[in-house]
Amino acid sequence: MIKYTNNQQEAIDTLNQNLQIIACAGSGKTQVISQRIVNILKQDNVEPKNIIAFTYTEKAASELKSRVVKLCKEQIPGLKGMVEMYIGTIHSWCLDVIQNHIYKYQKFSVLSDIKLKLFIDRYYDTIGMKDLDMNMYRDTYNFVSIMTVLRESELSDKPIPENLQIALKKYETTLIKNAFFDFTMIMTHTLKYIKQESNLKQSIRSKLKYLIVDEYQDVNPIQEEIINEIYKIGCNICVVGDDDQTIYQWRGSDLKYILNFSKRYDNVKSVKLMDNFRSSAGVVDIAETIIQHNEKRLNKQMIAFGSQKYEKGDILYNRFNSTEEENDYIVNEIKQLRGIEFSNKGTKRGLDYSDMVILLRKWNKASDIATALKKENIPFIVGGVNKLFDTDEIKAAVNIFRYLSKDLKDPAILINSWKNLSEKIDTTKLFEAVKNLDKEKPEEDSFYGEFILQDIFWDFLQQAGITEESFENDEFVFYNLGMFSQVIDDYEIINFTRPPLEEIKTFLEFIKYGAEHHYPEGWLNNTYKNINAVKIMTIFQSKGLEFPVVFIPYLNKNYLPSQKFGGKGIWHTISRDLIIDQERFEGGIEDERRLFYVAITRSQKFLFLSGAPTTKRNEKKESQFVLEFSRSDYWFSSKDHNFNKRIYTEPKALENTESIILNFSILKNYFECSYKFKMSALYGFCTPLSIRIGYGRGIHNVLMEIHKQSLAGITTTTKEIPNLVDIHVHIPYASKRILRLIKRKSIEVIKEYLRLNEKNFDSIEYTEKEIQFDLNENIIINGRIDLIKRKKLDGTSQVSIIDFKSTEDAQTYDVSMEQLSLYALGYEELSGEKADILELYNLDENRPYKQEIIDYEFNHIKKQIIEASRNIQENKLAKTKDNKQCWRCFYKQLCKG
DNA sequence: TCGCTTTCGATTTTT
DNA sequence: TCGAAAGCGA
Repeated sequence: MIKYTNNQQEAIDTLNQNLQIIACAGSGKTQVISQRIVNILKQDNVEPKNIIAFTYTEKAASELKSRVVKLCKEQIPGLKGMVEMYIGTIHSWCLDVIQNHIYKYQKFSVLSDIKLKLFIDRYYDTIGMKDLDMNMYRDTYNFVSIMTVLRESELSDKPIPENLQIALKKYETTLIKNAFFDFTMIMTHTLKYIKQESNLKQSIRSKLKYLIVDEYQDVNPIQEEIINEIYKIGCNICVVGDDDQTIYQWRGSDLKYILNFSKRYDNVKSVKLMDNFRSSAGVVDIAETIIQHNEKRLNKQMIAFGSQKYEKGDILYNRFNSTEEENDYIVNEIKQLRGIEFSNKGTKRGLDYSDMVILLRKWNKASDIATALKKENIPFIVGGVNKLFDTDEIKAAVNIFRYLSKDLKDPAILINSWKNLSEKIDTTKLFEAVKNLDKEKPEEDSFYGEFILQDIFWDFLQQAGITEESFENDEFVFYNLGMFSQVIDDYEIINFTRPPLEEIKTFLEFIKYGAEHHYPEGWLNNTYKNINAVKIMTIFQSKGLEFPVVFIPYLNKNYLPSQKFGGKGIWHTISRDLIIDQERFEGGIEDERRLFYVAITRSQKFLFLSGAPTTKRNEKKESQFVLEFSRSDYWFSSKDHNFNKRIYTEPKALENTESIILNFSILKNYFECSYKFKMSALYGFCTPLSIRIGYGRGIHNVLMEIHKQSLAGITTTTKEIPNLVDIHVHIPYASKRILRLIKRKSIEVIKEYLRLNEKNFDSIEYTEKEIQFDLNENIIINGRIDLIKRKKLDGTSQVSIIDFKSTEDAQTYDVSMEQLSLYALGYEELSGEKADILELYNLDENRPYKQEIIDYEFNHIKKQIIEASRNIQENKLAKTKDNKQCWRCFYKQLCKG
């Protein structure tokens, strides 16, 4: 059992009063929140579903979730229904509740930023950009920022210019017409329904009792409004944050919410957690010395608890003559530090590569240090360097489409660009693939449905005989081709219905002007595997993390603190005085200082600060922060400091204790074929879109509404079905004729379903129910059951789990019943009861396709899951042999297993 | 140190 | 394209 400090205990025990926790870096904040949640659950009349916790990122959410699950298992054994406690981001909560309560939003999907950009450019004429006199392609990101700022900020009472109002209106209408949300709309639309009397509001009122908001310092006005509405409906509120760690002001984070929380909420108890359990006294002192230069902050002081001992030489600052010298120094220190004994929470081990991080203010510094590390064979991981389009394989892939568009006329160039990638590529086959391309060249009057970029890409690879094995000497090539498949998918989701000639032309333009700096190299997305390597990341990404060894290099003026940037910004188009607290978007020295503070406080013990004049004209002078931390006595300069006096032992990387969260669809994919899983989930190959896409999901959503209404006591009549189909069946790429056919078919299927099943509707227990269970091995499985029925049979009741399936749905997959019995485990976790029957219901034939009695002796399915997650983590994903599924698997084109 | 001209470089990122 | 930093002359 962990011992808590008095302040921590006070926070944990304050359950029924509103609570503000000011938690400094390393104060054990996550542990405190988790324990407080467990204590809430220990009370009578509180169930997991009464609790809602917001985090800033999905990653933080899964950390908090697994911590809570772990503590609950220890302290409240037998507790059921954990899945019904919401822990996640505000965005995904909003999306979840709006889709589950306002049924028309079921068909909506959320546009990622690159897809949003594509969408805006595609509808440039009607989406409002023209009204603001902004240029297609060039100003798109600024347009997005303007739309975001105007909807997520507090507006002043200055009238909004008419063209802006028109733009805003057009922008949202165009998105809604196409069943898309942007990230802001998820929140604004949900907020609308929370404010008015709706079944969404009722559900919050009857369900939620405790609201917890983590990283409260980074909340923006629209998010605060949502939080406040939930609170007003009748929730206890607890906010946790640190004003010194606000670093997202350029996204609208507003410090004032945490600074005056107790003025805006009633009966607030404020607790400060000032003990830092993470870092040595030296690190804490440097951080404190820096942050005290900020004026806008709460009066407080972080105290080193002494979990780490400061030793002379742990913290160094050196200034070099050139960046090369500086990088060489970092490389050398990494080598020296590897193997130094490091003790933490009672365990001792030798430091290894993964204990070290190099923190950057800007990405443009990453490639230099990466080169230096590569030279000395030090393993490292970088994210965020978007150089996909510089690679030869992607240039070759783009050539396919340049050739099709007649932009590239000479087939020899195309062939050579592929041939040069690997000796293993067969030239004869390449010729065939190119010959086939000639047949695909679009004509003036061809129909969009005949010309699908993704199909062309797959066909080319298949005909040229390209598989992973073609690049055995360079495994990254195939990863990058997978990433290119995603580029095509992003583009085509938005531009599928363009006429072929136009589609290929704008695709090439997208690659040239839009996509270039947007896609990382594919192998960086291989996230399941935990590699022992030095990490290179931005300070922003390091938020919430900790490392025994932290490097903060390049401490120059105009780098950290960063210079303000010129160029055309959003304030050229909209007036500054439209927005309250506009200045915070521009950022200043205090924001940069907070960033530096966050960077320093990532360190547990070793902290290496350095700088050197660079070749850039404005990065030659030392950062002002050097002067600021120089008041601390805990550092000195020494370029050749050696660690001879330290104890060296065997380097041992920290074991990854993070739970992995897998969902049913990922697992189903894996069980079908582990190589298919690798191709889709890790390499990122996307299957081609089709004209009929959306049918399965549409039917599914109609049924969901019918079932939900039935649960609420409302009967759906046959007459209402056409209307329901109109609302839910969204087939974005279908022509009018095909759409009519699909809708007619849908109505038929659903009428028949209703006729056959209506009499059993009173036995529905749940519909679209989230489930979850964990296997005690740091693996959490989650998913969603379509329908659960409970029938009374001669005094006993029988529970069936039903999964809907449509053979016409292109996205469908075949799984064995045994694997579906995963659902039964989830149901048991949810309700504490065992389910009896498992049913696959075929919607096209309108009959149960398979039914089985659930066998609870399935230890072996548990074993399969554990094995699966191990293999996924270790990247052991081989092609399966003699797989019955192969003949129908789309991926076999690039597999040939 | 001021004021003008020239030169340089153009974040950060989650949902 | 444009703002800020550096350079320069007084």
